[in-house]
Amino acid sequence: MKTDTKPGSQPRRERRKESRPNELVAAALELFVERGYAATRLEDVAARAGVGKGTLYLYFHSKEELFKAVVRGGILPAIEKAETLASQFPGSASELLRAVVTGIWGRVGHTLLSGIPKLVIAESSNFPDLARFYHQEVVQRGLGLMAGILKRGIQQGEFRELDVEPTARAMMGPLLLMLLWRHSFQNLEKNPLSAERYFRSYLALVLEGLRAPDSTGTAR
Amino acid sequence: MKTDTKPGSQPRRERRKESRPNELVAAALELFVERGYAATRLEDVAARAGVGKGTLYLYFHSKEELFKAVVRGGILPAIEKAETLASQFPGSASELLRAVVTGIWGRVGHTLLSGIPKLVIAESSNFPDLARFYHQEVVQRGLGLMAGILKRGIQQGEFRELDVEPTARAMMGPLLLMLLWRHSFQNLEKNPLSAERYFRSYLALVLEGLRAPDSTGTAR
Amino acid sequence: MKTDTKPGSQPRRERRKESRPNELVAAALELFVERGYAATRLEDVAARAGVGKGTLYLYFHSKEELFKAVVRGGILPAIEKAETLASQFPGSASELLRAVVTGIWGRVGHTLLSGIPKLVIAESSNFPDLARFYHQEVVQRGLGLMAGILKRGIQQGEFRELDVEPTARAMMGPLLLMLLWRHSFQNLEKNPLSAERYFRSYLALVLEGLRAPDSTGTAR
Amino acid sequence: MKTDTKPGSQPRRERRKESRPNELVAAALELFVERGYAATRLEDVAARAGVGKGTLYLYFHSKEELFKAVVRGGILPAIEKAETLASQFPGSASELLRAVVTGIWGRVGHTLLSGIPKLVIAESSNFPDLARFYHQEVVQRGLGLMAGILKRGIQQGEFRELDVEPTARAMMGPLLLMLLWRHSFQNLEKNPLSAERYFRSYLALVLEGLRAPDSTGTAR
DNA sequence: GATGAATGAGGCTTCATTCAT
DNA sequence: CATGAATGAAGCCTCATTCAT
Repeated sequence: MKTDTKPGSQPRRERRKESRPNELVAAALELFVERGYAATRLEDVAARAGVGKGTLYLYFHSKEELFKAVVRGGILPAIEKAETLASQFPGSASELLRAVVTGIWGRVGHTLLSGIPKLVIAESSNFPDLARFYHQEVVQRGLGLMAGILKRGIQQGEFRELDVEPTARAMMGPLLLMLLWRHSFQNLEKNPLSAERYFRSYLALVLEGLRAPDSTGTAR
Repeated sequence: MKTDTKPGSQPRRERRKESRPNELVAAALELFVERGYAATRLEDVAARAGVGKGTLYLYFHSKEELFKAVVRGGILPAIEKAETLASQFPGSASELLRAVVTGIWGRVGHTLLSGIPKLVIAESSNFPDLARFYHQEVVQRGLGLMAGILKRGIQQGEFRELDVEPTARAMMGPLLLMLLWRHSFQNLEKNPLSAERYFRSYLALVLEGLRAPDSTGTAR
Repeated sequence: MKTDTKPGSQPRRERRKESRPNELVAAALELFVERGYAATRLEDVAARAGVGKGTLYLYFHSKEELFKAVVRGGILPAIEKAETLASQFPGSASELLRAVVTGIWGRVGHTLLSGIPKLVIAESSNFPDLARFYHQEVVQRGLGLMAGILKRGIQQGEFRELDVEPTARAMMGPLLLMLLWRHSFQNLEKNPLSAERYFRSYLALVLEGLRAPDSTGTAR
Repeated sequence: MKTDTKPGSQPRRERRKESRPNELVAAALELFVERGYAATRLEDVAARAGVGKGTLYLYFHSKEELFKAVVRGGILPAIEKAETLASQFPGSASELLRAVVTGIWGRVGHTLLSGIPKLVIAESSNFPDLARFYHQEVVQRGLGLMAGILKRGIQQGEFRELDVEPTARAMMGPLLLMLLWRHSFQNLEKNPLSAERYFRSYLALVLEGLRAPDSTGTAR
């Protein structure tokens, strides 16, 4: 349907082993996110990447491996970026939280990578090792990042004393919801809620909810 | 293989016919939630329900229809219950929120119904009409319910002025997260976070975040 | 090409689980012998048995399993028959040898079973466990049978003293050759050598070659 | 990956081009004999010969052609040698037979060429022209050779009167069996029968079986 | 010449669906 | 009503063959 890359740009057998895997993973990401693992036909992936069916197998031994490459490859950089940002951030915990949320959204929200959580959630019991990987490398690290922000805020008297772990997880909820929403209900709404407005309310709610009793409100 | 029905014994169990569809839907729910739509074999559903493969087709014309029945049938009652609860609730908005959250969790959290959101999220683009149904009948109503609570709280001076729609949605995030978590990562953790602790933190965070500046804190 | 069994004999869904496997194995034997393992398409096997492609998988989990069933099922009865015959045979060793050779040929030579050795020889290294099975259950027992005849003949002073094991094996050679010949070169000859004439010469050669120096010739 | 040819070193090994086809045929022989025609991948053949996959096609237009080259090329020299030997042999027919058997075994038995009969037997109906070629050029000539020995022995009063054609064929059986055995069951036996012992028994059996009644036994 | 990336026909296998019993 | 044997469309994967470099 959207078959090949504009013909005429490259002479078809130009860019060899270099970029091929990336192109294939990108095409696969599109389709996996749209249709799910099982409903995605490898032939379509190949077609969308502008190659033949067999070419896929030069780079990935099976559909499962391709799927794992899609999941594994996508999210880690964003997490790492956020961790770096957090570790070097100069401002207050509130400002850091705001920066992280906006940063993640800017980096992931508009790309197809935002669909990966949906994939992992859907296929976690069919690919247990993938679930384990994702849990460790993305979920846990993401929660750790959030918990770090909370601890920092508490230490600095900016946030109230609170139960860090479950609070961090709860704070992740709305972010995940945003990602999932895009891929499941976005197009069903006539007046979609803008991300900006959503995050503003989210931050207001959360920062107000976290604020230490005597601290001057930064929220809103 | 898994049930009884040795033909020739007694005509016991003739009350079955009534509940057959329900038993099938229940069996299907289990498997759909565990494996996803595509990876679930109808033969397994039938076996788990203790009937033959063909019997399924006496009640559902296709796999798709069975799937829709699973999704459609499961959640509505819980929503309706919550709506009734909310409309008749005597106490404060905060107390109502707490009651609704705990109520929903008690009604859905421990059953397989908690897996339905995962199904809908995963298959929304493969079954657009199902997504539309779910969006209207569950998501929108759930959000409406939440928005109603917020409005009530604001009107009563209990909650601060806030942007209702996005706040309602954000408040749904952690609840959804809880449901999805159970089915994707629960068994990967050595010390799972208890639901109780999680909801306590959630309510603390949110109620504090919602509280009108001059109102006396109900949170915690 | 030779698709279905004369339609009209049975109402197509009559003879259930009973005979199906046998029919399938029979059809598979035909094609495996003719084309070899790899060149045989399961679809053709199914067609020749007059069933659909998927039906095969109700009885055999894979092509390999079907192949093994073909090999395993075919020959054993003939061996057992021959062993029984030998153990109860009243006459001289020479007469027994003649009886066994003619008996085996009559039982196997005219059926497709004669093609099984060709299959085993060709695929022995691709299916090592099958080769092992065949070696033990057919080859060794066949050689043992032959060796038994030789020992009996020696004991009775009918055959000369000789090295039993290699002689038994050598005596098998012409019999195997006959089987293989049928399936490889038979149709290439204008005046095919009749089996009868072949075996007459074989027996003459061998019985004469075995005869004890002082014994009166039974050969010819 | 398996060879040398670091480009840029020296122009050594330029003598290759001559022998390339031979090396390819040799590599193909190994694999065809071990796995059979269909299960042999051309890529493996190329790798074993130390060349790229495409190089094969510079010398052989197709897998089939390579296969035919393997079969055609291998056996003829041995047959010719044997024919020459026979035509010039000075001694008795018995001695000639002994010489031919030992000679063939020495020339073929220890090389991979011994696997060619297995290939031809397995693929004869998939490659009818190859079967025809082999039948004419190897089988018939081999039988002719054997028949010639028999006739010579009969004429000289060394062998008894007998039906030459079927006897010649029968005498080939044990020789073929030896070849096939090596490639199918050899490695399954704990105490393999030595070729020497086998041929000794074979010759004893056959020479005794052929001997003219009044002739003094040469066998054993 | 030599290479190996690319291709797509072809075959094995699964499973939703049908239907005779 | 209930069953499960039968079916064949569909998808994953292999590998002989091609061809640009």
